[in-house]
Amino acid sequence: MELSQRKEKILAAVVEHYIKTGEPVGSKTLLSALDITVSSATIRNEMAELAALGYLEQPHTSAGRIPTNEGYRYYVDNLMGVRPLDESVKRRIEAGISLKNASPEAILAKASEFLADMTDCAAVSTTPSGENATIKRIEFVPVGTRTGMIVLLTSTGVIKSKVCRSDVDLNSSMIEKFYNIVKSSFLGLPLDDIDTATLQTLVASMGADALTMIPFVSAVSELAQEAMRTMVMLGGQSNILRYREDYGTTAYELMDFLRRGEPISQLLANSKEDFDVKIGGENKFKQLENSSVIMAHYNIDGDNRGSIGIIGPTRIDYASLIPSVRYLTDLVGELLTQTLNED
Amino acid sequence: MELSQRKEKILAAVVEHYIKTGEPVGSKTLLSALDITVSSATIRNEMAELAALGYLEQPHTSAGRIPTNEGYRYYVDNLMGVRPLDESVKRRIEAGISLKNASPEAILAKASEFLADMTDCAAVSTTPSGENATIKRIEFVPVGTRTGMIVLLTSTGVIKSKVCRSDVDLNSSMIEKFYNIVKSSFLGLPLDDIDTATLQTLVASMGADALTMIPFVSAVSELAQEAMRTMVMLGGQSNILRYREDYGTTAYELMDFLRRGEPISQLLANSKEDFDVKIGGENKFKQLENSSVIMAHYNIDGDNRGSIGIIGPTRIDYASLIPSVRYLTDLVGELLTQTLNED
DNA sequence: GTTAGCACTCACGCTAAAAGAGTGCTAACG
DNA sequence: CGTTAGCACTCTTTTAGCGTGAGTGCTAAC
Repeated sequence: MELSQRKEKILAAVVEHYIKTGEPVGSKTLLSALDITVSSATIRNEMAELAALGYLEQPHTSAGRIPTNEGYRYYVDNLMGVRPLDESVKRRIEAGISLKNASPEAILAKASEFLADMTDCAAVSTTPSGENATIKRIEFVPVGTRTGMIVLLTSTGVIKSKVCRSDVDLNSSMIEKFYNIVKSSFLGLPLDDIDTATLQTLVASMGADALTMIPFVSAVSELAQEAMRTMVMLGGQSNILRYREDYGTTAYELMDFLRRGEPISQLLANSKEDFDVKIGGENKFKQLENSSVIMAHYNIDGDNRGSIGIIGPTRIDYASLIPSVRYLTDLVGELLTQTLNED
Repeated sequence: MELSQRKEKILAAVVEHYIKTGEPVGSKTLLSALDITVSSATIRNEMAELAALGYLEQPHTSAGRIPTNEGYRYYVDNLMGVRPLDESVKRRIEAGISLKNASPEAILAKASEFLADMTDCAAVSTTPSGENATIKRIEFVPVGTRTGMIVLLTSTGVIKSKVCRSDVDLNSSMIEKFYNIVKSSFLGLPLDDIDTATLQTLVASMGADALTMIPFVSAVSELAQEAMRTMVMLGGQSNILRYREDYGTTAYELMDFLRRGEPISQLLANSKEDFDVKIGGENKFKQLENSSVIMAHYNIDGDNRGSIGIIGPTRIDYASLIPSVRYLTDLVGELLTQTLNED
C-alpha cells in the first residue's frame, strides 16, 4: 500500500510523537510539530483516511490518534530515518561490552546487561549455537579415589566441565582406556552427532570395559548436550516496570515469559534475516502481544550463530534503538570471532 | 512486652486475616473468625489498646486495623503456630531440588527457582562461601599453539576454568614448569591467601621464567578470585508483580535491588542465626522497607556456608513459608555435603 | 483539494449526596 | 470492673450530575 507523501509525513509525525509522549496525538498538535502549511482540518481528513487504512486508531471517539501495529510497521519499513549511529554512542557501546579474557557466556551476559541499561528495555541474548560445533578436546582429571573431573572444550570455545563418579577405584589403565575411547570416538565429532544411539553402539563396542567406562562416557555425552544447548542470557527485567502501563495486564505474563529460556530462543532463532523487528502480535507468542522485539544476529567466522535483542513496549523508539542493537550485535560477533581465533 | 492471652488471640487473627486478604480487618470480621464469646465492642477496645501499643494501625480513621511491623514481629516471635511441615510438602520440596550429578551452582540455581515457584515470592541463594576453601587441583590443558585452558578445583567442589593465552608458543618444558609452580605454591593454599602481594613475591621468585609464566599464574589467581566470590542465584523476579500493590512504589527499586548481587549477599550474610526473618525496615536496605525476608543458612560438613531466602511483601505467609524455607535449606545443605564427600 | 465553521462526542475533573464500613464513647448491665 | 448494646461520628467509596475542553467529522464555501 503506497501512501501519498503528505500522509507519510503525518503518519511519521504521529508515530514519533506518540513514542515520545505516550499520549494520543491530535490534529492541532501535529500542525505545530509539522512544517506543513495546511490547516488542521486537512490533517484531520488525512488522519481519518490513515485510520480507514488501518494505520491509525482512536482510543475513543474524541481523542487523538495512536498508531496501530500496522502503522508502526509502515513506519519502520518506509518512514523511519536510518540515520547512522552517533560516534559517541558507538564509543559508549564499545566501552560497554569490552571484556578481556572472557568466555562467550560472560561476553553475552554482559552484552544483555549493558543493552538493557542503555535502552531501558529488557534485553536477551543467546549463546552461540552448537549446531556446527565439534569436540576439540576432552580431558580427564582425577580428583578423588573414585571421582574425576571431565572437561570438554568445543570448537566454538565453550568449556563445560563436570565431576563424575566411577563405581570402582580409578587406576591408570582405566584412564588410558578412557583417552583411547575419546581419541577414537569423540574428538572432532560434531556435537549433535552424540545421541543415545551412537552412545549405545559405542558402549557395545567396548566389550568388557563397558561397565567401568559407562559413567565417563555418559558424562561426556551430558557435557556435549550442555555445550550444544543455547543458553539465554537475560538483562533488565526490572525495566518492564518502567513501561508498565504500556504492557497493561501482560506485564506479568511478559516477565514470566522472559524467565523461561526455551520460547525466547525460539523467538530469536525464528528469523533468518540479518536483523528483525517484530511489532506487537507479529510474533506468535501471545505474551508479547503488547511488546515489540528488536533483534539482530551475530556471526562468528561468517556463520550466523546467535542473537541479541531487546523487548519493549510497541511504542519503543525504533529509529534510535534499531541501529544500536545492530551495532552492538555486530560488535559482539567480532569480539567472539576474535576470542575464538586467538590460538 | 507481654500481652494478655485474649490480645494475643486477636493480634494473631488480625495478622492472619490480613495476610490472607490484604484488606484491613474490622471488629465484626474478627468476631466470626475468632471462637471467642465476646462482643465486637470488646474486641474494639482490645484493638484500640493493641494500636496504642504499636502492634496495629489504621490506614484511616474509619477503616479496620492492619498489623504494624512490630505486630508482625510479635506474631512471628510468639504467636505463629510452628506446625511441622506436611509430609506431602516435604515430598514436593525433595522432588523439587533433586538433581543428580550437578554442580553446587546448578543445585542452588534450581533451589532458587523452585522456591520461587513454590512460594510465589522472589527467591535468592548464595553459593558456598570460599572463605575456608583451598585449592584442591589445578590442571593445564593445551588447546592451541599459544592457548591453553586452566582448570581449578576447590575443596568445596567448585570448578572454574578459563582459556588463557601465552605470549610465546607453548612447549612441554613450560608446562612442566607451570605444574611445578602449581605444586609448590598453589595446591592446598586457601583461596583467600592468593592476593596480589603473594603473587608478586611468587613471580619474583621465578626469575627468568617469570615472563613466560605470568599469564598462567595470573589466570590461576583470577580463577581463585572467581571461585571465592559468592555468587547470588536469583529466581522468581516476576513474582514481584504478583504483589505489586503491597510493594507500592518500591516495586521497581526492589527489582533493581535484586539484580545487583552484592547487597543481597550482604543481606543474607548479615545474620548469624540458623535462620532469620527480617520484617520491613528491620534490615538496613531502604529498597526493602515494604518487604520481608525469610532466610536460612545451609551447612556443608557442619560449617555455615551459604544462605537461601525468599523476599516477599510484609504480609507474607510467615507461618507456612518459614518451615518450607528451613526445610529446603537444610536439604540443600545435605545435598551439597553429600555431593562434596562422594570421593 | 483545501479550509473555516460548527455541531457533536466523550473523557476528565469537580462537586454533592448517599451509602457503607468501622470506630470511639457512653451508659447500662451482671 | 469488665463487658456490652447503642449510637453518633468519621472517613472512604460510590454514584450522579454537570460543565469543560480536547478533538473529531461533516458541510458548505472558497
